[in-house]
Amino acid sequence: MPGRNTWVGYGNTMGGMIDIAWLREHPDTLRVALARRGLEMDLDGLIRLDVERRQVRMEAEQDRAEQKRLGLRIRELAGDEKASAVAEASDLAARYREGVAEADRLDRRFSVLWAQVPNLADPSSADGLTEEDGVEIRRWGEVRDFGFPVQDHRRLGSDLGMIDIERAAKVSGSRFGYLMGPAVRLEFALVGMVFDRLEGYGFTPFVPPVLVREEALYGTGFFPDDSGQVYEIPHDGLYLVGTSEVSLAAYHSNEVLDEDRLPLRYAGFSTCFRREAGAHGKDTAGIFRVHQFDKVEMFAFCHPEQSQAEHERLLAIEEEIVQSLEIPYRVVNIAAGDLGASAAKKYDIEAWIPSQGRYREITSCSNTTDFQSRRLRIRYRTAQGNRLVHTLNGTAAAIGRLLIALMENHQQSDGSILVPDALQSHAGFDRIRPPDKA
RNA sequence: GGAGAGGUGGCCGAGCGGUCGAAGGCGCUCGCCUGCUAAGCGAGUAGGGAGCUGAAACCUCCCUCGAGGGUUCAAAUCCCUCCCUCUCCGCCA
Repeated sequence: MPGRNTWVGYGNTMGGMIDIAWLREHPDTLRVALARRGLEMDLDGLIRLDVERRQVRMEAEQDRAEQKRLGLRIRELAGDEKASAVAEASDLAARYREGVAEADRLDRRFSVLWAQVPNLADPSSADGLTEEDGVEIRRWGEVRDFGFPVQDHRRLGSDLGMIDIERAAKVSGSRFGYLMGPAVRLEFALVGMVFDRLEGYGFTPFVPPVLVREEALYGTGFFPDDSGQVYEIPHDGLYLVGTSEVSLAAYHSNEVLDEDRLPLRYAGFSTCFRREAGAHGKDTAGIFRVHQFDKVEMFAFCHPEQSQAEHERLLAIEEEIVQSLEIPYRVVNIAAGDLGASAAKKYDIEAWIPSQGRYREITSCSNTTDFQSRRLRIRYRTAQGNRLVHTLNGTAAAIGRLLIALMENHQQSDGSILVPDALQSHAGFDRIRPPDKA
């Protein structure tokens, strides 16, 4: 077993995003990259701080070297000679301690700032700062001409005995739902179908922990920026993951992987927990935006030169899954300024939601390049030394939103819902009928 | 929850105050040898940071023997706190 995760976080010279050498050598490139994301930072100040912390540490280390040289001679000395040597060594030791303490302080200051710097946006990610700036790159499927008044998933869910929001509010508050009856069978059918497919593509299925330590969240880039979205269990110092991306990425933290075993492809099924802070009044109906949902997530560790291809591959798998469910969708290249901290490039699949008359996000697929692997220290071995891997993640099946898309797109005039072919054998039924008409 | 035992390099495993970043073994790499194979022989083989460099290599220094503190001129070795693993008992989905 590899050693425990010893993420160093604050005070760690590696705790930032991109290679620190980038800051030193290409500050202007970094400045431009930040501007693409609509960010401004005091890079000159950061560079000065970087120079200072290295200088201070170097001087302290020189004291330390001197002290060690002297210490080695001490045991050969005696009497006054020994006493004065001990005194001098003691003095050097004290100076060293002070110097290191100062260097640590500077490192912490540096790292706090550095940890806030997001990944560089890929040149091919869309320009712009907001959700609206995302560029649609293709559409698939035909939006049905229903010919009858469409019901939203909430109405369908309650009519068909699949979703209960009211009682969830009684028990847990807003933004929760009970899935029941056919919805549960559909969930497990989806999970089964998706795992079948993913195993065929070389993914190993996982059920990862959903409670993780702080290190895993810093390592994946959810901390410090998105800490407000994360549920905390203060008593135990643990956090509930918003996606199994967190526990899958951290799975290999502090490890050196064999180059010829790359890429490693994992698929995690887990419940996901999100506080949805700041989303007041947004998507309040039904289970579109809830605090808890289940999801199958793809995750890949790959060679840096392969990550762009891997990204396209993940997207293709996502599309294939949505296509097999016969849900019309479009693919959006997310704007640079709308990317999370960790992503260099991100594609969303948006499914057509008939009741809303628009496309809504049901999957998200990111290339996080070496942002997470640097923080989590995940490398691969080469003849020239160890290099950082690239990591990617993509939604294979976000159950709640997929259920919405399935229910609404496949609803019939009699109030029933047709189950797509691809799901029937897993579900064990081909249509969901209202209880009274069953 | 109670009682014990432990955490050392890719792995196993010694060391228990000073040339120990670490014996020995396994594995791996390179070379030699053996008409194949097996065996044998020799050498090398942890990670990170800083300095040097146009950039590397080399070289020098510092840090890391689960993590963080402490004692000491000096700590893998002594002390404290925490984390983790294992065994037994209890409880339990």
